[in-house]
Amino acid sequence: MPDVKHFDADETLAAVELLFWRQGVTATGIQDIVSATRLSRSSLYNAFGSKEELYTAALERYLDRRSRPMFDRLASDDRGLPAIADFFDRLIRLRCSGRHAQWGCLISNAHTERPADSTRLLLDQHHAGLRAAFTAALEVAQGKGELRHGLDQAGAAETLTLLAYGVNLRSRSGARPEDLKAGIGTCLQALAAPSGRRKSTL
Amino acid sequence: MPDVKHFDADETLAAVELLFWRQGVTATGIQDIVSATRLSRSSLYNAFGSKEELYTAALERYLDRRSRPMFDRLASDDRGLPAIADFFDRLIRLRCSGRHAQWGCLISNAHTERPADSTRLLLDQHHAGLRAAFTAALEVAQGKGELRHGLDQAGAAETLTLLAYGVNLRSRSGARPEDLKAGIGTCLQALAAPSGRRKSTL
DNA sequence: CTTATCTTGGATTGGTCGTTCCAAGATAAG
DNA sequence: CTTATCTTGGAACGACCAATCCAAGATAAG
Repeated sequence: MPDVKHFDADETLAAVELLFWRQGVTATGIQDIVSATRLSRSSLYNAFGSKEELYTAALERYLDRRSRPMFDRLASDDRGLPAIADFFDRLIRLRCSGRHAQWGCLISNAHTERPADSTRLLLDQHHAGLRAAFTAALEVAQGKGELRHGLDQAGAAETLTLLAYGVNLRSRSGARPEDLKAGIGTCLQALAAPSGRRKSTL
Repeated sequence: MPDVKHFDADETLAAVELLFWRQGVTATGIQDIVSATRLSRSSLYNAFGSKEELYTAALERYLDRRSRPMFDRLASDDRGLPAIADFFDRLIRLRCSGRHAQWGCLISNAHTERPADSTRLLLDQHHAGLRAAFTAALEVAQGKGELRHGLDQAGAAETLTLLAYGVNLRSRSGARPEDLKAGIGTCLQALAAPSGRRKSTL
């Protein structure tokens, strides 16, 4: 008896995700969403509830479809330090060029836009996921003897995580990718064992 | 002939600065400002122009009265690496406890809230100022032989700057100060010369 | 005191916000 | 085809937005 939905919910959510990512929550009105998705307000509210729910849904989608794949790739990359360097290379390229240049990271942006809300869980999930991926990569690097003697791995994972957030933040305001790369590169060199016979190209 | 102002402009700006800092620009309405300053809309617009000008004025005030003193203290601290460690200690304490706990940094927050606007100059000034302070401190540390052999100082300054932004961002969402301290401490240890005879307490 | 000029408070502007409501259209089981 | 139930579009809601306007109050030079 009932009618079926006349649109693809995930396709809609993808469009909404882009809006929130680029413009932020508060700067994005329902009218913007209506225009971008070509849906009516009724369908929107019927399918997703309130704007706040729409926002958290977009955050979840971003975490699942954008962040998590990056984390997984890093965590399962068995190259050690080069894997970490590669992660940052991709990150910086993603943040400074292409379709999403200077958009920052939707989750990082949420830190500023939605403090102490229901989004906190998502933000902590993001942080924990990224940190875990770094931890895994550092573990591999440790096994290969690439790390500086006596390095605190947990601390190093936190360091790299903070650096990633720094990249996300600064890139949104048009930081030069060379500067970001220099900052990352120097830190990775510092974490690495004194370059005896290893290649200096991290 | 003319009448004089019946209120202290800087005192007003200080109150506005706090509002924007805690709540963000978009979440702060003119009504909030009227209530907090106990001024009328007329006086406000007459003295500062638009909300946007009020915001940039608040940013400038923050940069002058909050950020710059921290930068100057760091730049003129001749202790080397301990000066840098002390800077981060103060920063983390400021961000995680006291009256402004979990407010983040007004300038860092502006990265997310106002992209590609007239604020860009302010944001770049902030970045340059912080980076210059780190550079000065690293120079001293270098002179004392505290730094790892062959360390790129410019790169290290950028690293530390990115870390500071990471602290600012994560602290706004309630990051644990111990985690932040661990991340910073490990990085500073990595930048330091292999601890031969030096104290391990950075 | 007069008077020109500024400041101040409060009402008000047009616009946009997120959300709700309702009638019309679409759907598929019976 | 009938009919119950969903979806859809568009109008409408009150609340709030930034900003303006104007009359009343304050000020200080002449």
